[in-house]
Amino acid sequence: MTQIIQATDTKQRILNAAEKLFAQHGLAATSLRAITAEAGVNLASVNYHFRSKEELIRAIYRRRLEPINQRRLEMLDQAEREAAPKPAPLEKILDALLDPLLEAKGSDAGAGVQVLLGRVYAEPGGIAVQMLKEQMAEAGQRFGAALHRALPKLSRAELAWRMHFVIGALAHTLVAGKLLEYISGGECSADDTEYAHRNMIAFALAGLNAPPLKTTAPARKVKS
Amino acid sequence: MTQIIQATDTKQRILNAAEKLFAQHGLAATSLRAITAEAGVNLASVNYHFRSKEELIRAIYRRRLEPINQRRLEMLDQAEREAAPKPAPLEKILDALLDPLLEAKGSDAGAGVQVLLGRVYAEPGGIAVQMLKEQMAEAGQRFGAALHRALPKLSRAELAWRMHFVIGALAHTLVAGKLLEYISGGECSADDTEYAHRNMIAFALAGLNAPPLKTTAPARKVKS
DNA sequence: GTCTATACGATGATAGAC
DNA sequence: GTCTATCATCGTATAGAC
Repeated sequence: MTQIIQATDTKQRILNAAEKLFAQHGLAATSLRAITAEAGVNLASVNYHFRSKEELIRAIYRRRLEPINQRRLEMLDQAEREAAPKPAPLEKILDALLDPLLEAKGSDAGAGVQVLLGRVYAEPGGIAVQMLKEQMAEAGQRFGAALHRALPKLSRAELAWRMHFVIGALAHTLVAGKLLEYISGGECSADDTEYAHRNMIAFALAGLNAPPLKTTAPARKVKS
Repeated sequence: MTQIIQATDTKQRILNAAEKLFAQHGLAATSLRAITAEAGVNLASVNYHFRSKEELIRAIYRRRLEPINQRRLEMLDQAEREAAPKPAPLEKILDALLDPLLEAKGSDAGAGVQVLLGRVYAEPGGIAVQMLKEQMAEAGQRFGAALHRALPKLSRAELAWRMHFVIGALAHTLVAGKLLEYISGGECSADDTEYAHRNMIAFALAGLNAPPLKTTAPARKVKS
């Protein structure tokens, strides 16, 4: 009995210590020795419970990403149920897409997700991209379909681009909030979740609602 | 005379080899030994010409970022000159902000910038953020002022947020284009520069032009 | 001034005893 | 399951050749 408690305890202690140190100092700058020291466990236990540092990182954000995506789908479900048989309103869809991540920001969960996103950007063909795809597979499908119903005038290609931009704005806010503080001369903070949320919804709503592109063929010269 | 040619040659060979390998395998996965082997130079020459791997990375994107930001400011200057004494039109400002980076994508310069952006995301308080700030200091001021003139109804805070979102959409496109391909089911490619540009301008234009938020003070309860 | 050969401490990973 | 011991490889520093 006590063995099991000990075992899972060690695993959790490693996860918590690693998540904390990764968020503080970055991935490369955090050694397994620092993690195991912080967790009060042996160095080799990391390679026993996880296979490698790489897999440890995966485990960290799998733990954080799953409940976030679950919450997203719940909110989307509810929005579609309330609006049925009409399509869910755009703003509710955006709430479902953005809120769970924005709320996680600042918490331990947010730190874990931030590490993942950074990894996606830092290592082009890396495993982090593949991992994000796996985690986002179901959510991507569902949100794409919901947005297509809400914005039937947009082609699938244009809709995909706009979703991509919204996700980019979200990711950038989660991960590079410091740049916002700098741009605004210290006036704005990405930690102001309430204000961030309102600005982001307003921006994304307008961007998604923009009129479709005039020409699919690259005809120019059309001015006003 | 020939000495100088030799010297700069070694330095350039290191920069080119490093940029190529970093873009292919990421920062952490690329060793200095791999770089010097690729460049055909001695290991220690990296520490002679640059002080460290960190400084080498800085040099890589300093080489790429400076001409890009210079081009941005030139385009902004021209837009303001053409429109004077009226404020430069929003679309021209966006062109100046987005085009130089979008055009660089896919080229060697784009690869260098991608590495930098990834670094910003990957290491929270890291030096890459500081470096980006330095590089963006002048451009940030100039574009902020131009946008403020073009969108006088927005408060500085709201404008800062929206600039932040535009930059996020741009950064995400540059660096995580693979996710766009995935989202769209392979229909869209971030390498389609022309289409990317048009979609992005349309999205950003609408987002920036969105009506200002109703309340500046966090007064709640106001619904419709 | 440029470049090279070589060595040092720290890291991620692994094998085998307990 | 956990630990100690050990390994190859990493970034960096230095001493000296051209």
